[in-house]
Amino acid sequence: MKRKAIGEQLLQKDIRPSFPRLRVMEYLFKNRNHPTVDEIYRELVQEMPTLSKTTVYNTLALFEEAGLVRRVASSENEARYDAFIEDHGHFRCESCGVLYDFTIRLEKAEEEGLDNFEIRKRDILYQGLCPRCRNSGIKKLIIDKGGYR
Amino acid sequence: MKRKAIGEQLLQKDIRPSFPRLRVMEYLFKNRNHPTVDEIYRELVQEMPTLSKTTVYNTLALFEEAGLVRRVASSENEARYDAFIEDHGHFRCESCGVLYDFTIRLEKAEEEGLDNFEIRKRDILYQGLCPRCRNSGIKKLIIDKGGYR
DNA sequence: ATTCATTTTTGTAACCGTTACACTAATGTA
DNA sequence: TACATTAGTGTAACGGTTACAAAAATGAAT
Repeated sequence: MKRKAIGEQLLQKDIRPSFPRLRVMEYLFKNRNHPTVDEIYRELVQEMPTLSKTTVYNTLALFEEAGLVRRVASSENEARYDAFIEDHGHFRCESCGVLYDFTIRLEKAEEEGLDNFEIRKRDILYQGLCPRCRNSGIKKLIIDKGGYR
Repeated sequence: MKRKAIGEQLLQKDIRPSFPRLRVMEYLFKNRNHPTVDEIYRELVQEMPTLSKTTVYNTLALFEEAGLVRRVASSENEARYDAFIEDHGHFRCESCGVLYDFTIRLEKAEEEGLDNFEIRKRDILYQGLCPRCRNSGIKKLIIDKGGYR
């Protein structure tokens, strides 16, 4: 998404497209790996030396309020953000911590007990081992048992 | 679940059933409302005046490690715990903050992109408005528009 | 352009949930 | 009873987040 298009998207939500805001949104579009506030800040401060981390917090809160961005549910204590609003699942590897996206169609999942609830968003978080860590885990087991060397 | 049964459950996992541990687990069984560490502590310290909050943290970490308890995914920064391990969904009301349980059958939800991943747990978190807050919200709107009074 | 009001950004300090750590208490074993 | 091990305690520190006041940038009106 081009910078100009991002600016227009912000204007539609009555958000003035200041440079920090444009860059935060652009960063989220380019880095789909659910960055933390600190990751966003450390990257952007390189080109905006006076950038304050508070600005990143404010901006993300503003975007989330406007529905442009989602804070993804995670079992960690640190917030992660995602510019992709459509419902999809996240898989967190318990070994390496990486957050993966996956596709999940919830229409067919039967829900009970939500009559009269107004559902605004759905977060799906799976946890376990990603393929890489799973393999290295197996190797490690073999080594520990004397299988290698 | 009786205290004795809880003790046996702990022993099965090689966890010595000390009094603080028994009481933390018992609290979780009796209070199915996904309490925070602070809520557990404030309740139990009344009967165990020397209880330390660190003990509550340690105990919950131990239980989670043993698979007896789950930390539920939430969009807040504060951890919440649940003694019910079977997969079920949580609904968080964005207005009052209450966390509700609901039933969801994920077997029928189609997943793509998780080949070779080892899934150990699934967290489902919906957010929106609970029936009560939804109603009071509607009333508020009517009042604001001059519908009442 | 200049002034003024409003919005945005900044930097610091405080907040709060959590963790590290060293010490004490309790428990199990010989 | 003595000793080793495990559990619990209290304090301090840590780290992500938020509050807040001051400074900078922007927009509107004259």
